[in-house]
Amino acid sequence: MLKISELAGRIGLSAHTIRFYEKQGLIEASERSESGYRLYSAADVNRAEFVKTARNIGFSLEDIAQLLSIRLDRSSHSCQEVTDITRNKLHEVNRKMAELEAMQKVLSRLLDNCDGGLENATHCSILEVLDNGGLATTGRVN
Amino acid sequence: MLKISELAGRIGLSAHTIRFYEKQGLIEASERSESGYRLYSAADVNRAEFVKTARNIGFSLEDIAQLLSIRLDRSSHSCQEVTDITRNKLHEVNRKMAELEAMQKVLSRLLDNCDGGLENATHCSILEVLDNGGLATTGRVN
DNA sequence: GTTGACCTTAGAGTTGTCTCTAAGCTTATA
DNA sequence: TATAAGCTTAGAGACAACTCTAAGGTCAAC
Repeated sequence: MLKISELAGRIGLSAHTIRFYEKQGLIEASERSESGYRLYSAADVNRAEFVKTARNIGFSLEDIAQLLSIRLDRSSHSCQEVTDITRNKLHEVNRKMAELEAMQKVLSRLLDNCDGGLENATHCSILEVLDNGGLATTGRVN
Repeated sequence: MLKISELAGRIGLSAHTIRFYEKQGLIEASERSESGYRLYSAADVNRAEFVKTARNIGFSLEDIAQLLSIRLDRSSHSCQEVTDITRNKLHEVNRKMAELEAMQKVLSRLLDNCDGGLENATHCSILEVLDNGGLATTGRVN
């Protein structure tokens, strides 16, 4: 049985975070010592590692809670429930990527059109674009 | 002179948000009516539109505060200050994109390896990957 | 003159994921 | 036996960018 900081070191989370995950219902210590210290069994460690892995992949704590409840009783859940969670996450990631890509394009074009020199910003093309409501057909200005 | 909800309608923000931006020092009403209502001049509207445009592009409120202070006195700031802010933002976007791309790859591979059928999750390959610490050389399992 | 839409303020709540603090008990080491 | 490291709890704080509430004043229309 591991104490909390041993578990923390093992899986690469802080003891604080583990207590926080416990409060969120993700991780549990199956025993307590006489003095009240959390004691983690091998199964607890596996569960915590599952959480860490899922977190690394990018699942939210809420997703992970769902995955854990499926994991806890695999036979009464379908494989589809797991793929649904995964697919939703993928869609979310795709959506965010599209947003970021749009930002990337605009920022790159702003930089392309501005030389960024040390002269003063009186004619800075980026400020002009911002003043004019966004990118249209702005030529090189400064 | 526009009242707050007129400005709000004009630029597509809520009156709440405009008051919030004011508290953050981004937007100001250059006058008040006798009864204390905010009144926005054409210059105020331009400034608010600048904020909205920058926000749409993805700049943080803090970035925008900097851009505004440059805009307010262009001649004592260099064009480079503007491109620095823009470049930093672009780097941040690139970093986040890379993170999301990694997540995207993992999630896609998880889905590729799992048929997601209605049978129970006893042998769900996604759960297995999560149990085994992540993607390694997992073959098709379920 | 009353209804209803709009305005004011200060301040609290939301979301997600931690991160830290205070005050006090326990355990290991020298 | 003294000290330091580690553990406990409840609860506050951090971050970004809103979002909403309460309690009340103002204004235009019918």
